[in-house]
Amino acid sequence: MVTERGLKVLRAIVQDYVDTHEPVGSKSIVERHAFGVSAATIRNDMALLEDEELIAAPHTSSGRVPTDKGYRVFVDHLAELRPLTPAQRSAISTFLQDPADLDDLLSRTVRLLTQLTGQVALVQYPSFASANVTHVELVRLDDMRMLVIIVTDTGRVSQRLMATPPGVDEEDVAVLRAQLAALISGRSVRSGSERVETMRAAAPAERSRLDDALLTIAGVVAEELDEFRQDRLVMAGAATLAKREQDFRGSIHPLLEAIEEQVTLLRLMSEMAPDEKGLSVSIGRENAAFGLTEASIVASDYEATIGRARVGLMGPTRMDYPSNLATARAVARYLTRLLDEDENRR
Amino acid sequence: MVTERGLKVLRAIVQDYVDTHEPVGSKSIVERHAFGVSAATIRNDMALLEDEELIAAPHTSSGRVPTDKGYRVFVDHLAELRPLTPAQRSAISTFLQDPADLDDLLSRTVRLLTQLTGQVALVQYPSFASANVTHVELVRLDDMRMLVIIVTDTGRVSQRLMATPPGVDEEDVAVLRAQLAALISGRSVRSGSERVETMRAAAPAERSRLDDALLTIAGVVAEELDEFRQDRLVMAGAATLAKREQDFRGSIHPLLEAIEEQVTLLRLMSEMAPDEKGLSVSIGRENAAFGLTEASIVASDYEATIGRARVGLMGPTRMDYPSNLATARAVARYLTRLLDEDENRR
DNA sequence: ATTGGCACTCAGTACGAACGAGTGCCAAGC
DNA sequence: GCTTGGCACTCGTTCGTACTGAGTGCCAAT
Repeated sequence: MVTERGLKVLRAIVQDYVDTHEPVGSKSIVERHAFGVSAATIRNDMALLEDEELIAAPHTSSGRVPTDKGYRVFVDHLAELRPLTPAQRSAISTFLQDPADLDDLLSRTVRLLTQLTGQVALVQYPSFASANVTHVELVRLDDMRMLVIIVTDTGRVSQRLMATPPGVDEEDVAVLRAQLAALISGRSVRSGSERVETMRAAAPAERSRLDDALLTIAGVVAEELDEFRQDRLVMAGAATLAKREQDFRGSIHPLLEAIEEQVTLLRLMSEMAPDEKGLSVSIGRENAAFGLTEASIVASDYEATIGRARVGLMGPTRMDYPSNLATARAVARYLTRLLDEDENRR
Repeated sequence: MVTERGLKVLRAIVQDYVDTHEPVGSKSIVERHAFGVSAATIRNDMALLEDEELIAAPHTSSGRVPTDKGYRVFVDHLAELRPLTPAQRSAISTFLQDPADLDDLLSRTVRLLTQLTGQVALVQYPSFASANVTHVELVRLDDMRMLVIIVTDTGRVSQRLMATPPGVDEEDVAVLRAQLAALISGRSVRSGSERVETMRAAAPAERSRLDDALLTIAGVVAEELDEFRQDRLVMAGAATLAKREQDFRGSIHPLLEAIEEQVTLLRLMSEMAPDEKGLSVSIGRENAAFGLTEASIVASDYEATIGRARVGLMGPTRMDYPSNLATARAVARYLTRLLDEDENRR
């Protein structure tokens, strides 16, 4: 059974280890923290913590290092968010001032985060699933190629190049455009996608040339709408990893892989379970399913009118959770506020 | 004065060093290469090469390592491209089969290159400056925001969100759209951009409300057209660097920085001077102006109908130039052919 | 010009001793 | 019954020394 003081010892160990990057011993704990007991007592507590697998010794008779489980207990029960300095707060508001659009805002956010924390920063786009399609445009480039453009009320535009269905001329395009508009204009991305599928399923076996073209185009539109529903991620700070390769048992390769893969990190970010304050933390081996065992990710939810998403920080298991969490949360809150204001201004 | 044989010795040193990653000595040279002379003779040649600063000794009595200057002589005079294996050739054609569009093609190319060579791959987009504007579209999202969309005959689409000029309604938009189309439709990106500037310069001081709106929008259009003229870069393979950090004097940080910065690499790629075969190589300290001193870049030009651009590979100074150059060239040629066919098919 | 011989240099390795941070345990103390 | 000082023990780290071997530079002979 770990005592009250035992947990305080765990906290001290985590803090000191993150600080010094060296295994921490009983003596250095009594020196750096005012426990009011002797080193021998701390040693007894540490023996218990070791029984519970909250800390471990790299080798017989050296200091102790928190285990993943130890970090978990630390973030869940022992850590308090470290308040941001005024300088940091003002950096946030300065840096995120007057964004041109969502892309601009999020790309600034990710750079801000990596700059504030020195970690790899991850910013998830809000899902566009509930955005509404305001325009669908069909542009015939030449005999071979045409372009489908979809615009949502959130200002996101996407285009897709496709082969012009045989024999479709400018007049046909106008007709097709109108049909498409009738089908999905004003609908949400989600329901638009469903309507397209329904229409395609209900298509008669006997079809006119134009119907055929419409079906082909609708297929492309459906794919594109589905793409809207997919999440996206922006990242920054990969270069900071190079300075701290020894933090990752010598190889930052898995991290760089994950960063290049994007999809993995996106899934990881999406699947983290937030606490009641919208914060989530995934530590070390908890990420093993995603190919990461030496890295932790902290994330904080933010809310945009079109949906919620996350900002996150990825770093070594031995990261400064209190301040990284605090920074992620502060930035996420600021984002929420900005996006909200933006909504009200319209 | 370096003799004929001296140069062959240099070649042997470069090859062996790239191979073994260890300083190469006179004895190992006579073992691995059929020079028909004794180690002492090679030593004399090596002394001359050292006088010319083509090779250097890491410490007093150890083997020699090529200097940047040595590599330069090697690639300029001593290296022959290493022909690709049939497997590599077939990998290229399989991997680049039936691309959906330019984005798809280039993103596959960059992955192919990194996979073939194990280096960081860089692919430059062809410049869109001479592409022609086929459509310009104006979409009013709501009272606050409107969207400008520009499409070129190369299939590139770009959009830009802007504030709706005060008091502009749907009908106005139709008028403005027609005016814009008259201004730049059918023009090349370059000349379109110029016409917009001329029009803005010639605007009368006394303007109608609609003229005013047109000017504002034209400003955005000009910016966007200028963006078309900017080069872009796609990259892959950053993760491979982690495996070879010792190749870069211990720190891959500058490389990761450059990769994240994009602009630096873009400038570097653009400024390299190609030889008559369209190949260019920049070695070690030759890249110092771009913050890289331990890395080399090899590149090969490719031609798209809309312009020429480059594919490149970035790796340690001690890279396998003959095979990297050969791979870059093969891929560039294949790319040129694909883009050419594509053009003819239209 | 080439070669064999030879002294010399110097990184790398192996070995052992001394060091010291830290533990685990125990008997005494509050 | 927790806490504490004491103490033996462990084990990684550091340091000095000696040895090894790859490789050079130079010279006299061919």
